[in-house]
Amino acid sequence: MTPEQLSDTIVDALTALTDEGAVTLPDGVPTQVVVERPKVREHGDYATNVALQLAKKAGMPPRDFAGLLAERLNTAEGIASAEIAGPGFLNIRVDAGAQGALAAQIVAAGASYGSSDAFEGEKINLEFVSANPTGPIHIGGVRWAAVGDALGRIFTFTGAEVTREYYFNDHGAQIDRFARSLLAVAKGEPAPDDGYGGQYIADIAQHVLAEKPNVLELPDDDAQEVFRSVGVNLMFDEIKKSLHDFRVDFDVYFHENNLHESGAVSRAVERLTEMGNTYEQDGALWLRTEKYGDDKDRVIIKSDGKGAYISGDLAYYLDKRERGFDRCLIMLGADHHGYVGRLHAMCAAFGDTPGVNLEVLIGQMVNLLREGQPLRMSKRAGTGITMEDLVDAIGVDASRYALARYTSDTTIDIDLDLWAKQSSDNPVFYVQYAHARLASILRNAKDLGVAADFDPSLLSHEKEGDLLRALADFPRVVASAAQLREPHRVARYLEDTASSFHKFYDACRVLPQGDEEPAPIHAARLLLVEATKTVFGTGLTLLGVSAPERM
RNA sequence: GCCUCCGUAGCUCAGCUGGAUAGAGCGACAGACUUCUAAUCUGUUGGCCGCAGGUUCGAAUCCUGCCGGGGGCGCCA
Repeated sequence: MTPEQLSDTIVDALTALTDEGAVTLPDGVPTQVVVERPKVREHGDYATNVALQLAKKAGMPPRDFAGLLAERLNTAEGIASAEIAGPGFLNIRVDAGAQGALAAQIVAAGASYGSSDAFEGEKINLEFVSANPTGPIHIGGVRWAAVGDALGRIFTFTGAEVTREYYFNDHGAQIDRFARSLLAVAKGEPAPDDGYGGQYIADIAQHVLAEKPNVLELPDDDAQEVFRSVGVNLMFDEIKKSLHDFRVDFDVYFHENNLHESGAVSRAVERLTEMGNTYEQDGALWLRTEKYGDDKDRVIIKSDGKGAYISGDLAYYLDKRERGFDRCLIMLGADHHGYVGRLHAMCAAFGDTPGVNLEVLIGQMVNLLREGQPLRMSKRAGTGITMEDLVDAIGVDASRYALARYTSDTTIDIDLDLWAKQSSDNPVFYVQYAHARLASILRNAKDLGVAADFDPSLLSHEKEGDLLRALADFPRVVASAAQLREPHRVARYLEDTASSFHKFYDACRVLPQGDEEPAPIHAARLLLVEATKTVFGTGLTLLGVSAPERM
């Protein structure tokens, strides 16, 4: 029995009550009701506030409504008892057999337990990281690498067709600065004032010189162009490799340059003009974003004839829509939040619906702490902290988990000393240890040859019930993580469930001890262990964190 | 000045979109190892949910205004 199934049972009971005429619901019977796991044990296995919600509409006191419903539920299949509490809550206890049967269902479903078709038929474009190829990936981008990739896995698990996309800004002034910086260092000159510093610039310049030994004999403009094209490609490769090592692989690496070269920008501008959303002023072309909720109108073609930064995004958005994506999600750092209004307005200017066709997710900043002090500089990058700094300090698993376990709208401080620890203070180890412990039990069971017969009603211990209800929650946790775009819910769920498992392990012996003969209870618990391991394996995979068999 | 995110236990944070006595972990203190992995478990300690109003049967959660902190407000990218 999962909360969803219980919700269905309650809906059936409500339907029966209205059919009989015992209650009248002007708006009809809801398709699902809120079922929650109460914090207090005395409140039963599950509780619902449906009587409180519907009593007013039905025109009767909440407790009377709850009473009628309780009477119905008490005879429903799988329910041991339903009683009225407080102002009109219904506290429900589930039949042990109905609850225990879930263990077998999970094992039968295997890795698909928790999946759904909630996003069936949705083509979702997830754009994240999209760091400029002018240096290593900074820490802000890494947050999205972890969160965005996890979200992608969760969307796929809930039935969506997901494309992960990385937008390379390989066009414009920043790239020019990058190229000038490379050229300067190659010539032994100091970096330009507005250029890039850091060891990696020198490294890349060396690579370019090795590949093109005569490059410095060319005129400066031509030499800079060589440094630009070769340097950017080296940076691309390095970024892709870093992400791959972080277990994030993009389906599409989209180059901004293509938009300008293919005339996509002009087409996007034409389209907006046709829709009456542009005008000329002061020699520049403006987009009427204020009309669609932005603070003011924005320049899209500057008076020098060049496209403003947003022109690339206009064309890029149109391109995504033309490729058939109904939902385009873009994940940006908090330092870009001022850009959201513009993007939404742009979306509306194309005749689309902001928030539906285009959704912008904002992630707050990430700070790394060592011995309580914030890290400010990366040796290699010269400025800021990079993905490698994080991964070198705590590894990929801890990095991904640490970044994915918080809501994106809070600033996070990652204490490197804590996340490097191999102890229970470190949440990722707590969760991974649960998985390893489960694996260990199953290994020992194989040696002992415990039978696979299963009587679900034997799983009647308090800790078994707690664990089963935790496992039953998994599908709706995944569903809400997808719906709210909040992968951290999966991480927190795993931590809670690990706690339930460890308590079960402490209270309930799974395998026969010493010369003890294997009994049905051992088989039942072993199935529960296998079901639990399945959920941990799936949950960790959704976060892109490994599920170790031994630790 | 305007926009935006945050403010919950000593610390780090949850709080299932309005429900019952606000929860975890860490820390501190006291316990449990002839263990199926003690990287675990049990107990104790600890809260004007930033402040003040409002909405209603009911608010940490929704609305308004303050206070404090982070991040933004270019014909830069």
